Amino acid sequence: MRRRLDARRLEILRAAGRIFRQRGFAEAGMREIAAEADLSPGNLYHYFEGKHEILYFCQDRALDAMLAALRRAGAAGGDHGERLARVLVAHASCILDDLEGTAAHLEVEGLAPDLRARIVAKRDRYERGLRRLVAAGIRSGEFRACDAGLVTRAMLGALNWTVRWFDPRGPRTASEVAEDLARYLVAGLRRSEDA
Amino acid sequence: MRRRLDARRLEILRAAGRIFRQRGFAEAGMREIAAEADLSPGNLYHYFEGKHEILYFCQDRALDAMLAALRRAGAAGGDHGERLARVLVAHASCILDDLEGTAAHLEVEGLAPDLRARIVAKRDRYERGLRRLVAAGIRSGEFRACDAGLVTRAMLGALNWTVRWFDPRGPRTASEVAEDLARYLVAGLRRSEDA
DNA sequence: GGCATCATTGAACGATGGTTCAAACCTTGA
DNA sequence: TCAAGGTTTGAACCATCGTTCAATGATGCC
Repeated sequence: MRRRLDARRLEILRAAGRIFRQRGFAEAGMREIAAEADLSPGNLYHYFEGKHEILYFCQDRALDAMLAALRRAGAAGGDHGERLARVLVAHASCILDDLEGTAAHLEVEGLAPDLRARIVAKRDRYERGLRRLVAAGIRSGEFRACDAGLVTRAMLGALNWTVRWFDPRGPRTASEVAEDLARYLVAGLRRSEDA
Repeated sequence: MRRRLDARRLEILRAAGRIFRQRGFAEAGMREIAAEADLSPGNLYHYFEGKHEILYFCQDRALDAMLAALRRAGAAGGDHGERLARVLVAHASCILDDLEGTAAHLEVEGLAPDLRARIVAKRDRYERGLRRLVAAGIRSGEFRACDAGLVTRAMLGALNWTVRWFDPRGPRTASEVAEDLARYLVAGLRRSEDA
């Protein structure tokens, strides 16, 4: 039964993501991941080749979700600012709601060269998509002239940094934070401001 | 001779910072740090109690530099926007120029509870200083109304994220990047824009 | 010059981490 | 019911890591 195996694999990835998120990749132990996923340490190797492969699939899954969100949010209507804001909100939600797999996508260093190359390529594709949106806004005159690459990376930094301080049990929900953040980040680009 | 000992300690901290930066705290080995600092592994323990203490002093040194930059840049003249921009540039320069010790100030998790408490307290003091500047700008009407804490953390994220992508051998110098970044981050706060 | 203090070394220790493996367990289909 | 193949286990292996330590080398003071 293929379904059962894939479902179990996903459970393990989510468990591993939770551990990676709170301990970091290097500090997380296979025994710890196994305990979180309710199986024995040795059994992990029935589902994955090793720790590096678990991290790889965590990151791959997270990037797929983000790329999908990028396509979805970018395709909908509105001016460049509105489209960009939707993408940023989607990105933040990906990280904050779906806490599990996503946080690990920051730790590219832990991968073997071949796996890392694939992740980096996919990540670059995502960043390029975002930058294109910024560049289009600049070209159209809606955004003020500036270095699109730099601004894109600044946005990504502000968004990814949220995993360091956001507390799901705090006073504000993830969506509120995501929307406020997006509003601020887009405002830095707009020529004139609107209420 | 006290001078000689302190100088050697600083050399070791800078070497350790370089290693932490490229490998991360958990991945960095004492043997590796020793090699980078040109001494034997065992000799490290003549200068520091252990790995956790090395990380502690790296972070402490970085935070001291940033707090000093905050005081200096905040005290000089100009409106809130200009003062804030100067602080942000100083922060980025601290990270990008002084590459060595600074990148490690992101890895608070690697510290023992007592040392971590001291670092976190100092880091919070820094963040509070920045937030006060943002809040003052909002109160004065120079910045638009928004959540000062959120915006402050967004700025810190954008700045700290630079260690992931900035390449000193790239086409742009650290100061250029720092200034562009600061301009964008402050623009998101200003009510109206100026040339 | 000789002594005391500091600096330095490299090998060794204990712990921990990722990984392997042979054996047991469970499920399934005939 | 029985065999077969997929699952699961927990102990053991091996490498590595932070750390210790006894011994050696350098340095400064009288």
